[in-house]
Amino acid sequence: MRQLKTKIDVSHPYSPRKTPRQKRSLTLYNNILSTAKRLYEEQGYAYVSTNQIAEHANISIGSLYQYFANGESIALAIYEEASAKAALKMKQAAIDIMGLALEESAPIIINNLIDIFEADHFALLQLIDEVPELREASQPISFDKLIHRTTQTYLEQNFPLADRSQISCKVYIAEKSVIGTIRRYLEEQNDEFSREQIVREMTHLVLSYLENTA
Amino acid sequence: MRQLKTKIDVSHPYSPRKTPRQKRSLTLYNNILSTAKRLYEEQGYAYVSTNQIAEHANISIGSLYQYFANGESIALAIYEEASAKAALKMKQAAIDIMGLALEESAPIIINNLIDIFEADHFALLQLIDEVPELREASQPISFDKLIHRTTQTYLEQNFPLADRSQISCKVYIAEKSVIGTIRRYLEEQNDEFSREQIVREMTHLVLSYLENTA
DNA sequence: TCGTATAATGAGTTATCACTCGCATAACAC
DNA sequence: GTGTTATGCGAGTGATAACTCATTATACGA
Repeated sequence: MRQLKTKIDVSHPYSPRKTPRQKRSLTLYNNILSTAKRLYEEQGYAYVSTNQIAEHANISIGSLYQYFANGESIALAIYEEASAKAALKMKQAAIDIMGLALEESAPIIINNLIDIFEADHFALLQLIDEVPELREASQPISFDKLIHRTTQTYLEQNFPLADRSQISCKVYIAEKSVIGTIRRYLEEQNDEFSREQIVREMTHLVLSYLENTA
Repeated sequence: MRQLKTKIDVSHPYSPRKTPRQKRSLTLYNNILSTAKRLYEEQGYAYVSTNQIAEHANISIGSLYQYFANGESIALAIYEEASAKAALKMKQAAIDIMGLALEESAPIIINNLIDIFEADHFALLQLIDEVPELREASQPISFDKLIHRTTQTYLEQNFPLADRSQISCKVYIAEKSVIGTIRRYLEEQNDEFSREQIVREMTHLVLSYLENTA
């Protein structure tokens, strides 16, 4: 059995001590993040200590605490970085599909989502489940929320006549279905079905659901 | 920041030391499980120590280790119990819908799934994400697998002429969509949409997807 | 009533955790 | 070069974790 982390109250839980100003310190900072991410991925967040991160990154434990107030803020930084990258890709995709019909845009969006989640599966999907503190702290930057807003806007434009609140519920269902499926698909490394097949079927799912109403 | 659990290798990781033989020991055993579950739920698995469980259950730490080889086996026991209960309900539901058409059976099954997950949301949905070791250990008793087999059988009977491998993929998509949506719906305690609305829409989603093919 | 199997105890051991702080080193501005 | 600021270090502190084991208490069959 592992030993276990104990809550300690800190006045400014997530504010970094210092911000890197010189090149070497930025290197160190990124070194911490990438090492931590690798270790979290390999062993699970709950098993990785700050001492261990410092050791594997070949830096001193004191240096680590110069840039991170505590262990959670490392996890938060990893999540924020991945989230920002994902948001950027998502916004680009939203622009790309403007004006396209749902039949065309759906597979593009689905493919895009798979790409995004696949690129940083761990940070975007797993980390948030493994770090209870992250759930609260990550609310404002949640990638999910961005997806929701984007989808909502798109569908309101494509089905302008339908009832608002009904659309809202349908968006909710379609969105959770797609993301939930992608999530599990990536998580279990399913090799029974090809990616193309999954995209095709998910497109079909969403289209038959939405068209059947509008 | 909390202190953190450290891996310690144990020869027989999940075998209990003793099985309760007298009434009082069974009480104690259940006391441990229910206390642990409550604490895990309140604080998150990673923050709950075995010492703390013993303290809150008003028993000695030594007693705890008479029935559980280590902390993980407590989590496993909680999961197993919830999983068994869920499986029972699911099997009953499978019998109830035998012979019914998909239009009628879909809402019943969906309602049933919500009931099951709602009744023991923490043990069935969260615990497994918070305890990395559980993922492996729980494979054989996975509730998901049972759902999959049940659904697969049902749909093969209802669409006997369709291509097997295509059915298989459709089952996969429909199933992940439904479970993924229920999961998030329960997780975020959504109060924007009523349960009835969600059930209705999810039924619609599944039906329009599957009928559109058969 | 007594002997034995079962159950319950909790102080103690060893290990590791998160995090600090005084000091050494390197970069930079002039 | 020199003073200043930023960076990096790591032994050390105090807390707490997992888990043991010698001991005591309880239940139960005869």
